[in-house]
Amino acid sequence: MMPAEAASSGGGSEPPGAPRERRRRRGRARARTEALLHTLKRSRRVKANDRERNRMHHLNAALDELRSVLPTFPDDTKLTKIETLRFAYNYIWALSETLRLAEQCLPPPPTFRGAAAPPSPGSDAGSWLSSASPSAPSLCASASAPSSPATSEDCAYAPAESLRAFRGLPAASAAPGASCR
DNA sequence: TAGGCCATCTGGTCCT
DNA sequence: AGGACCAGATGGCCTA
Repeated sequence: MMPAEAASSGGGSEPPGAPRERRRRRGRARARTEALLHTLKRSRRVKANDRERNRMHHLNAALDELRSVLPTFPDDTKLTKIETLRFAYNYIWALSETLRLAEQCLPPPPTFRGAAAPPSPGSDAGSWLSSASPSAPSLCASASAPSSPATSEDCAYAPAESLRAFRGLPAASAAPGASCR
């Protein structure tokens, strides 16, 4: 590559038109550096895009992992991202609530009859997921307090299929309003 | 066809 | 300086 100012050295007597030639060369050099800068920026952008794509793929993989540990629905139904997050939120809430109630109830008193009977299908276990019941949390998430995981406000997701997944939960958690005694 | 969901690109900001 | 993270824009695909 030729240095941009190579021809300008020497001073002395310049032939007529030399300044114009200098300007031309300087312009070409500038165009070259701009093109170089452009390709540099471009390649940085392409690399950044690549990293971003990768990042999102990892995020999606993590989301898939989360889906895989949630109670499954019919195989062909895939929770959307927002549904997965909301469901996970409520699932965790339900599990911790189950744990809490179980700890409350241990050891069971001799006359204990509380959580013995499983919820009748289609009634209790399903109904506590519905937002219609005031004391019943639903599968839809709320960003509010963890102690009240769901309200009807942002209840965007409470698929009927999900009810089945929760039917297996202990009656104590299936009916949050219920206590040990 | 409208609306929802998603992947990708992009520029800005923050962090190391 | 370069990478990670984020949010907005855009276009494609699918479904009611």
